[in-house]
Amino acid sequence: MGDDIYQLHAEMCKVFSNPIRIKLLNLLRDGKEHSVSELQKATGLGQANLSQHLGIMRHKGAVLPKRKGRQILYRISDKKIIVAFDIIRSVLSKNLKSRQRMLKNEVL
Amino acid sequence: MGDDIYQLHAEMCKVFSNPIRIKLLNLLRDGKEHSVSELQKATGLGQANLSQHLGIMRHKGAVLPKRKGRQILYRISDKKIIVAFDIIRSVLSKNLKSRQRMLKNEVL
DNA sequence: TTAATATATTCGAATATTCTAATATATATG
DNA sequence: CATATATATTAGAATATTCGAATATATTAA
Repeated sequence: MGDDIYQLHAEMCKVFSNPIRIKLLNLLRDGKEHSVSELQKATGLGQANLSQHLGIMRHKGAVLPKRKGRQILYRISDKKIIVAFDIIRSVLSKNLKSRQRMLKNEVL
Repeated sequence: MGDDIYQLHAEMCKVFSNPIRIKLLNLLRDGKEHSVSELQKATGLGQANLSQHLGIMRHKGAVLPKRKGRQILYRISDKKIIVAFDIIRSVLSKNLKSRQRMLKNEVL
């Protein structure tokens, strides 16, 4: 079957399925370029681990690298990524609120 | 740190990070109710496996179940989920196209 | 109540993801 | 060229996800 597109779609979404990468996208959401060392300071991650997460996002095409001297600057490849990011966040927060309401009602 | 929100956001996105669940969301995208057995026919999945994937989506609040006799009907909990779904798909397809162009240019 | 049907849950093996430590590469500086 | 700096890659252990088989639960029909 033509299930390749489901696989590809899922692979792209894996970029968003890890809290460190969510945090990185949040740092990159201004659309500007940020160096790896800057991101390292902001996240407190180990060098290798940060580089691996950036690599995952880069391989999936979610971020774009650009060399500047010995630094590599990263930016988000497409602003739509942030739009989707924010929509999921809003679904999440709506869910959390309705769960809190349910909890309250069960206790009463 | 207030990193809980990154964890929650990532957990919600995990719903989208598996090709079977992407396929299921695609079947549910009409917003209507679909029984488990209907989804089973449409996907060809084993009963347990399908139920597990529906359980993952249900626990995260991405789909809502409703009993009707001995069937359980599922529907998407929030239309925004499909909006985000489609945005990611469009980012993906843009990426694929630009990669194909790059491949072509390297060969020439 | 017993049997049949529809769905969910549990268990354990197979596979995938993540992390840390070590090593490699590319650029700049003396 | 030799050294320092910034980033990337590799290897392997720890953890998480996925699947199929078996079992459990809820509803309906006989």
